[in-house]
Amino acid sequence: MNEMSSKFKGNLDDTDLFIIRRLCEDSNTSLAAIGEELNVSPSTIHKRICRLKDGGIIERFTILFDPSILELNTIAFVGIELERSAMVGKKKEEVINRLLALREVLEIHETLEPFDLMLKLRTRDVDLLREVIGNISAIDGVMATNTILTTRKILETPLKYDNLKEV
Amino acid sequence: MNEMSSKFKGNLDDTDLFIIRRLCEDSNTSLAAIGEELNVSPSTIHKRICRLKDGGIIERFTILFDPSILELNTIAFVGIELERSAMVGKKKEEVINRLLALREVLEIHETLEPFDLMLKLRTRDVDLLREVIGNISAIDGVMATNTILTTRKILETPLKYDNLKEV
DNA sequence: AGTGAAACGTTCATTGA
DNA sequence: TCAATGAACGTTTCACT
Repeated sequence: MNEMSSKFKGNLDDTDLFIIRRLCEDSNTSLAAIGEELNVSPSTIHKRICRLKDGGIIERFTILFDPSILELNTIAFVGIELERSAMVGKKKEEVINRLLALREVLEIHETLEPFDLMLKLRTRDVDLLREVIGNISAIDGVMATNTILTTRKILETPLKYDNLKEV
Repeated sequence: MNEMSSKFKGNLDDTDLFIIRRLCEDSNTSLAAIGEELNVSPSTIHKRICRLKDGGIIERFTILFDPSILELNTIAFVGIELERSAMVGKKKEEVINRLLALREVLEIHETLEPFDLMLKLRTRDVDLLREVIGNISAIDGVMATNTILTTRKILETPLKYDNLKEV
């Protein structure tokens, strides 16, 4: 993102990666416990974590909760074709801003084909999904929408951190 | 998922929802600070959180980190058409198990059309993407794959918790 | 990067509503 | 049954080495 974080990225060593992995698994792990695994003192872990936070590598401490409590159990992917005039520049940014403002829109990606944008949506039910898609269709610059409705979620994970170093 | 958690779900009150929201924003918020906002004691918050964990509502405490450190910057959606014989039953489960085993596969959803399954993948680059899609195509029961390659990520969030009650 | 001490947070047995 | 209290214990933080 910013210059600092990208400069930082190259400098992540195995200790940093181990700390990140450990905190992903359980962010309540104490500094002492992490330090023990790495044979360093808690204060070293503490300083590393501060650096990772300041550098934007660790965004925040959070929890994972059962998404069904939100009662947003309908997931759909929506491909959007834009009008010619909205394929670049300010009009495109306006379309994107309108999409960003929608609570139901969880992901927005640019793609090349067969759509111009690909969205992921979560709504309470198909009726509300239809309504949201109606609103999206009405956005100036949107030519067509193409909905792929999902019927069963088998796997949905934001990131797999298997690639983070073991020690 | 299990009986206990679904029984629990109906019983979430505003206090629970507020706690979940607060922990989503910052899971290092102290019990005392949350309690102050709700005018209850830290031990009450503590017990609530224990209950939420036991009931499976809170899955775990974790961190969000910058995904670019994994160097998995290529995102693609892949629609899969299954062979007739793999549309139901054991063969379908086998296909799904093979997909679940792939590190690059972050999401798997059943859909009705135009595909049978919809995947979300993350790989280091397009060459590796091609390789993974090759492996997927080779799975017994997979008839065809249809890749939507993304070129820019604009928004990617697992869940928006705007719906969780304020107090 | 480590030490040690003070500040702070969590946990739990007990008590009361 | 549920919440508060308060003390014991563990964790974080930071100035100093």
